[in-house]
Amino acid sequence: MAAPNRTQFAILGFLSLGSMSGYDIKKLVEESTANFWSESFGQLYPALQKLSEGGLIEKQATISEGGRPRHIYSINDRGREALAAWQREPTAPPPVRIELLLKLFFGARCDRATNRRQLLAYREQMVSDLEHYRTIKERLRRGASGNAELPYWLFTLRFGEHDRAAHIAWCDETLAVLDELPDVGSEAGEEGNPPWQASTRTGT
Amino acid sequence: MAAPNRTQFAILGFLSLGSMSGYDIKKLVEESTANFWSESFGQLYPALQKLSEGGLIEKQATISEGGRPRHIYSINDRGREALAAWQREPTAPPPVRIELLLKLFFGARCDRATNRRQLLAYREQMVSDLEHYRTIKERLRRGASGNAELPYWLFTLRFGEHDRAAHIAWCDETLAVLDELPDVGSEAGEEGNPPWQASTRTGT
DNA sequence: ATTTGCATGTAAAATGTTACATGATTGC
DNA sequence: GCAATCATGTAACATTTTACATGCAAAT
Repeated sequence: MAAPNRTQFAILGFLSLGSMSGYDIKKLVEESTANFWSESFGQLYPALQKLSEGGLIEKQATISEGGRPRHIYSINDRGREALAAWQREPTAPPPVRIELLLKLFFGARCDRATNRRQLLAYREQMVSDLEHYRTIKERLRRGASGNAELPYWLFTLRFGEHDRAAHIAWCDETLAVLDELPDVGSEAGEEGNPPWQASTRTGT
Repeated sequence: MAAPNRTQFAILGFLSLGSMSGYDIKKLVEESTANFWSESFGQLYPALQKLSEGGLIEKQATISEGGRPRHIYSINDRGREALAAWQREPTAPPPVRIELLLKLFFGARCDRATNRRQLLAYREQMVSDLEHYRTIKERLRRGASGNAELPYWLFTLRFGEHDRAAHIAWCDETLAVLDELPDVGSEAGEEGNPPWQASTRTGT
C-alpha cells in the first residue's frame, strides 16, 4: 500500500462521490475543498496509478465525446474500506508556519507603519475569505439541499467562518494595542537577553 | 543571496535579539515561536552557513566553558537591513492542509461515532493548546515585563488564543449538529453527483 | 487562426523532517 | 559507568509545487 500518503485518501474520498478522471478530481478539489485541502497534478496522477495498482480503485479507459482519451477511475470495496479506516485513524495536527506571526514576533525591529500594513493586509484577506465562504454557502444551499453530505460540507465551511472571524477580531485587537505602543523605528534597544526558559513542550 | 528562504529570516530575527549559536537558536525557537514557526537542525545549520557567506551575519569560533567548540553568530547591519526588508514585504498566506476537515468532508462515508471521536480529539488538542499559552503568558509577564518586545510576543500569543477559542466553539457547534444527523453508517447513498460548480477562486 | 478548455503525464526544484554520525561534558 | 545535555553537521527521504511536454476539440 506504499507510503501513508494523504493524497491517496483524498482521491478515495472524491471517488466515493462518483467515478471520474484525474482531471475531474482536480477540478472538484478546486471547487470544494481548496480552502483547506488542495492537490496538484504532480501528486494526483502518480497517486491514481498507485491506487490502481494497489487494487483500491478500478481504471477504465474511455473515449469522451470529442474522441479524447479519458481514464475514468472508480472506487471499489477495498478502497471504500481504506477510506473509512483512514477516517477512523487519529489525526496528526498539521505543521503550522505562519510567516505573518514570525514577522510580528520581531515587530520591535521595524517601524509601526510596517506592522500596521502587515496586519491590515492580513485582515483584508480574512474578510475576503469570509465573503467567499458566504458565496459557496449560498450555492450549496441552492444546489445541494437534501443531499446527505450537505451537513458535512457545511461543517467545513463553518470552520472557515469561525476561523476567519476570530482572526479578524485578533487583527482589530492587535491594531488597537499597536497604536498605543511607542514607535521606536527600526533601531530598537537591543541585547537584554530573552526571558524564555525551557518550556515543557506539550507533547503531540 | 540564494533562495528566498524563510529560515534565513527567522535566523536573522533571533540573532537580532542577541548573538548565539545554532544550537541556541534551535532552543529559543522551541521555547518561543514553536507554536507558529519551527526549524530543524537540517535547515538551521546550512542556512547559518549561507547567511555567513552572504555577509549578513558574522561567525566567531569560540570555546565554551567545557572546552567544547561553539560557533557564535552575530547579526550585522546588512543582516538587520535584510530582516527589516523582509518584514516590509507582502506576506503570502501559508498553504493550508487540514486533514481533520478532509476526513469530515467525507463524513457521510463513515459512522457518527467516528466523526465524533475525531472532533473530540481535535477539541482536546485545542484546549491543551490554550492551557499551554496561558503558561507561556504568565512566564512572559513575570520574566519580561518592561521588555520592549513583550507586546509583540503577546500579539502572537493572543493570536493562538483567539484561534483556539474559535476552533473550540466550532467543535461544540459541530458536535451538536452532528448529534441530530441520521447515522447512516459507512454505507451511505452514493452517486447523485456533487453540486459544485466552477467557483471564481479569490485570487491571492 | 487563435485562444481556451479538456486531458494526461513527467521532470525538476524547493522545502522540510528524520535519522545518522560524532564527540565532549556534566550529573547521577 | 551511564544517561542526558551540549554541539555541529550530513545524508537520506518525503512532500509538494511548478514548469514542461504533448495534443485534440470547441468556441471566438
